[in-house]
Amino acid sequence: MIRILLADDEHLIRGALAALLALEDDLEVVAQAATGAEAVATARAVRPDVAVIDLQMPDLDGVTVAQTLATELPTCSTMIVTSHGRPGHLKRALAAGVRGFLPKTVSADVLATVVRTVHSGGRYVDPALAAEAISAGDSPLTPREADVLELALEGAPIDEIARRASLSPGTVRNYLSSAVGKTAASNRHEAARMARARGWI
Amino acid sequence: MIRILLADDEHLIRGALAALLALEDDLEVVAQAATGAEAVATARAVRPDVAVIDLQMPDLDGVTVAQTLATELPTCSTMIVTSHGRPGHLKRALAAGVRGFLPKTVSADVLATVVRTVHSGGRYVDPALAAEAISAGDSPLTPREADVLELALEGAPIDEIARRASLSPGTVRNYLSSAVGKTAASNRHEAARMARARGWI
DNA sequence: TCGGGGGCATGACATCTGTCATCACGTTCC
DNA sequence: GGAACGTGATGACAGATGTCATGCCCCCGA
Repeated sequence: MIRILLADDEHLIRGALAALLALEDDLEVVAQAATGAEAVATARAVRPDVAVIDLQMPDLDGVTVAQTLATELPTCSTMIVTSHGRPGHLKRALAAGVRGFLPKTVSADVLATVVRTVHSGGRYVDPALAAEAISAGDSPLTPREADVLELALEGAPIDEIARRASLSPGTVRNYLSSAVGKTAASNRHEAARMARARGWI
Repeated sequence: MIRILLADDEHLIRGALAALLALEDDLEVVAQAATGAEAVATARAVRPDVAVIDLQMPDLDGVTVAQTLATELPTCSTMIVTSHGRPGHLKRALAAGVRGFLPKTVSADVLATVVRTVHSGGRYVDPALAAEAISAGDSPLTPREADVLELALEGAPIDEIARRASLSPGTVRNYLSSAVGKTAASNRHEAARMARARGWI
């Protein structure tokens, strides 16, 4: 019997997934959590075999949770399910020691299969997401460029970005100009959107 | 027995919801759809009592589907479930004749209850979403301003917006300037983000 | 029928942004 | 030691953008 921890902030989805997994004879949902922090705390208490974590949760990111679990509970395999599969998340997740990564568009069969796969030491990444991640390539942005571009995401004017980054406006413009060049965008706002879509920020 | 049509592009969620609803004695999921178009077509064929539609789907918006169903199948009550409950969606949905509107954070019990409520002619809107919608207020944007602002969402330069809207660049700037004033933003990008957050576009 | 409001456009002006050249400093690696 | 690179800054310039005034047309409600 594989003991599963299920974490998803959407009550409906969480309950539904639990109902679905309960249909499998060899799977058992032993605990549920609605937030990242709760997931970590619960995992410590129940020590599940597999943790199925939603990527987006109110407090802690799914990847952060995975990271914590990987160090604290090495016997527990973590897998991530997500609605919006951005390439950057996949990369971060794998780096955090996640063993399975799938979008919520897969069928219940696949989910159950992957649970078994990661429990037996295997890995599984959704082929479509893997292809996307590979085609997106590595980030050409320097750390500082990424920082500044991230601050530009909300559409703030350069002066505010400069204040928030504790840089001179001129320097901010330089970084942004460089980032715009690297993303082939026509302005920083578009560049920020593209960089985010590719998982670079 | 209440006959239900379930539409959600995420296979996992759809299957899970179906499993969950199947646990209720008086509910029966008679059809499922993965896209908006499919939902409409399927609804025509099976004529369900209640349609449970996800708001975001690849092709047709959940609200659009609801609109179609309301005119074509007046006996079928439509309700919408969604992950990201933006106020604007709720308003549009109610205008489209939707009878129930809830976020996926509710429990399965609530979902089943609401299905019964809308089937018996009632209405149900998640209290939290309703409060948000009221506090967001009505959109101060003219239809044209909203159009242009929507095109500005992706960060495109004004010339491209003008081309896509078949307007002169000067006119686009006027609309955007007006919209920026109404949203108290410092530029069109921020204005677009704010308008979206408030459900105005 | 008249006024007001929205849609659409133009022109003028000030400011913001994007781009480029150039400099200085520190780290890393050969 | 020097090359390569990232970080941080300044100044100059062109083009994009935001703002405002003004005008025209059309439709709707008083």
